[in-house]
Amino acid sequence: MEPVPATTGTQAVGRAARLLTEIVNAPRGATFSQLSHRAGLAKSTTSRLLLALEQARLVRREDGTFLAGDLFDRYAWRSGGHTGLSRLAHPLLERLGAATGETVNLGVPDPGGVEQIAQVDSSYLIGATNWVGRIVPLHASAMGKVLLAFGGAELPPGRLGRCTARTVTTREALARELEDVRRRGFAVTDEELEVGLVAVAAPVFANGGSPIAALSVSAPASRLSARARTSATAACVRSATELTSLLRHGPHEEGAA
Amino acid sequence: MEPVPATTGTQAVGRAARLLTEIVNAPRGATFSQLSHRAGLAKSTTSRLLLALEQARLVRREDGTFLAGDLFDRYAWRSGGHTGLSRLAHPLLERLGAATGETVNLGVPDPGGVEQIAQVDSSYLIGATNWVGRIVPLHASAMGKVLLAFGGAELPPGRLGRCTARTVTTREALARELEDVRRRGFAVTDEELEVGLVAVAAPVFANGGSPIAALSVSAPASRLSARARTSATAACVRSATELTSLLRHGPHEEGAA
DNA sequence: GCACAGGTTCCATTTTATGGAACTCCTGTT
DNA sequence: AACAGGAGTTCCATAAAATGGAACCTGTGC
Repeated sequence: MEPVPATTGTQAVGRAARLLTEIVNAPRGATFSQLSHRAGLAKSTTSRLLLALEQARLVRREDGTFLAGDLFDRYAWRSGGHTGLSRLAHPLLERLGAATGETVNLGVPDPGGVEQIAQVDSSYLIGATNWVGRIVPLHASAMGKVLLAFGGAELPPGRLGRCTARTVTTREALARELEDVRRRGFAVTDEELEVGLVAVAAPVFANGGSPIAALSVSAPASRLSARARTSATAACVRSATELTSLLRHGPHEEGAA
Repeated sequence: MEPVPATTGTQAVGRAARLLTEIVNAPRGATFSQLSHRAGLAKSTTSRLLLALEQARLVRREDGTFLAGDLFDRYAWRSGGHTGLSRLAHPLLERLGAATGETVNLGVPDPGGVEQIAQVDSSYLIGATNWVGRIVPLHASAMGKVLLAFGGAELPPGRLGRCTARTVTTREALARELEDVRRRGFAVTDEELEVGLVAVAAPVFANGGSPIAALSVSAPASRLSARARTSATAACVRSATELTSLLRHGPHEEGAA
């Protein structure tokens, strides 16, 4: 069936790739038995390979059917959707900006940090400059923490650079904080990235378990009272949730007419 | 480093997945040495695994750097981009429709056939009904042939169903025709799907070597003189090329201001 | 309560992946 | 022009990882 008997020494990988392809190409996923049968593999082998793919997040299992995993979603919303994502999110960011009056950013994971892909400026004179295109460190930004906490990014090995006196620079302290982030559903940085800058961020999911982007509201520390921070946080989380459901179910316009 | 030593019996798959993840997550690709180093694998192993991934089209090699393969693009433009793709393509389809006066369709591969995801209707009273959502057979449609020819779809095993007297129903004849399609860059169906219906189609590429979609112009045979068919074909190919470059380089609007 | 389909785990077997070294192909250097 | 060096591929004996059959779960329908 395969004209090329594949390079020798990679049988398992070839088989796994076959399964993966089958899964991704099936618009609504594939079941264990279909896969096992189509690939002509023993149940045990299929099971093992799928498990491996699942652990690698290349595949996601949703009550019995296998679907493309996080990695695909991330790629989708980064490449094809880069523009797509920011475009889709734009009205939402605007609304969040209007509601809080502060700077709103949307960022996606990038090895090295969080890349800012969209921004709505603060309505005050004092606010953030344009950050679109910039890459901010994972451990010192609210966005980065949120992505780390929910598995949307991985901390590269090496020292955690100090940005300000408050930057978290030990992996232990960071791990503890990420635990909190997971529990609360959002992250905060309080003058950890830049003196005088505070920010909150919440995760945006596409389909799978790990976020493809983060949404943040940032402001000068001087302007954010505890009260204002609370409301900005709530608004940010709400908007992120909205964006998530927008990505999941699509914009509710243009029917198939 | 890995808390879970992975399920036993899948070392190679795990390693390959690691490489793949590394590649996909790097926005501008990764080099052999980076990969080999980051994954901590011997050169030989890295080489073999990457070759396997490449053959599986999970990865694409472009002068020295490895990028996400076709499978990712297809997923991207199907899921996130489903709407994105048709939206992006819309003005182009309109233009093609206006230029030819005939029905224009955009379709993506689906196991089982080509799914129609967008349509611009003919300006004549006699024309195609709405096909959006329909799935047409690969071997009997111009779109299907184009996808098959360039590797954007794979013919499922089994008999090739006959739709009309002219349907190509042997794999040999089809293979010969696909050879032509590859050479010319477009495909034609002449009353092979439905009596009285002729269509031409051209491939749309995202990044890699195989198409993610096909663009077609179809019309009643009675209306398409040889001359009209030629010009419709040229227009279709031109539009498909345009769409390809749109996908590659993005819409040239909204700079990073 | 039983039988069965759909999956997972176990384990002895052997096929398949492994990595060091040798080799090839380029590119830049003196 | 010859050469050093980096980047990647191929070879091969070895060792280890993948394999599949059977046993074993687990939830469902009858």
